[in-house]
Amino acid sequence: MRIASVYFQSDEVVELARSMVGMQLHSLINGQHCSGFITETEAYAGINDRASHAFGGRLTKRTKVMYKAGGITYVYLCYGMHYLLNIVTGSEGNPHAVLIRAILPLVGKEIIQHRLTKEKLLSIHTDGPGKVCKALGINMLHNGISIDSHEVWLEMADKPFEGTILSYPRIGVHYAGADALLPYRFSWKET
DNA sequence: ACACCGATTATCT
DNA sequence: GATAATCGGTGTA
Repeated sequence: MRIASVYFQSDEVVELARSMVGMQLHSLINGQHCSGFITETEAYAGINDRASHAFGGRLTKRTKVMYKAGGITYVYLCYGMHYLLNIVTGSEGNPHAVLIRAILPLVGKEIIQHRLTKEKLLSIHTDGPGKVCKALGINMLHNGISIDSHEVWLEMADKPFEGTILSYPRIGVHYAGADALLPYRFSWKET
């Protein structure tokens, strides 16, 4: 069952991030359909969050997509070589986003294996936001597209998933001062 | 097991 | 000129 873009137009970005663990992330790129079970997300809470690209209301060519109404993608290049995928959330003008950090491949495992390793054995858990984009074939061409599209979308799992969700501080945001300690990362734990 | 480092570019100072 | 929401390889243990 697909999740409609309007679902992400709430300003409760932290709760949205938690709710996205266990959803399925799908891509249909170059005719190749892949998906994965989302196991890790992070909330970036708008202009008051020092870790967010939109902190202080920063509005650049890169960040402007975050200010649109929720339910679209925000893809950007990190460390000059990795694409990172976020789902923009919140009402228009509120630049919230949820970073998708890790998935378990479901559909198109062979395609994902090829994209990630060009032959070597695929690790079970696609962990790390750069690898998520690489696995699903996502790049800057997929920035700012609606999750109501047929390129990138989210689905609810058929059945409730096993396990629990734990929260932790976010990764790689040491520059954010006290905000680096906020428990805005959500991770699925098998039981 | 863990520490270090190079790759590579948009963005900001 | 420095930094960054990272990753994979290499080195030491």
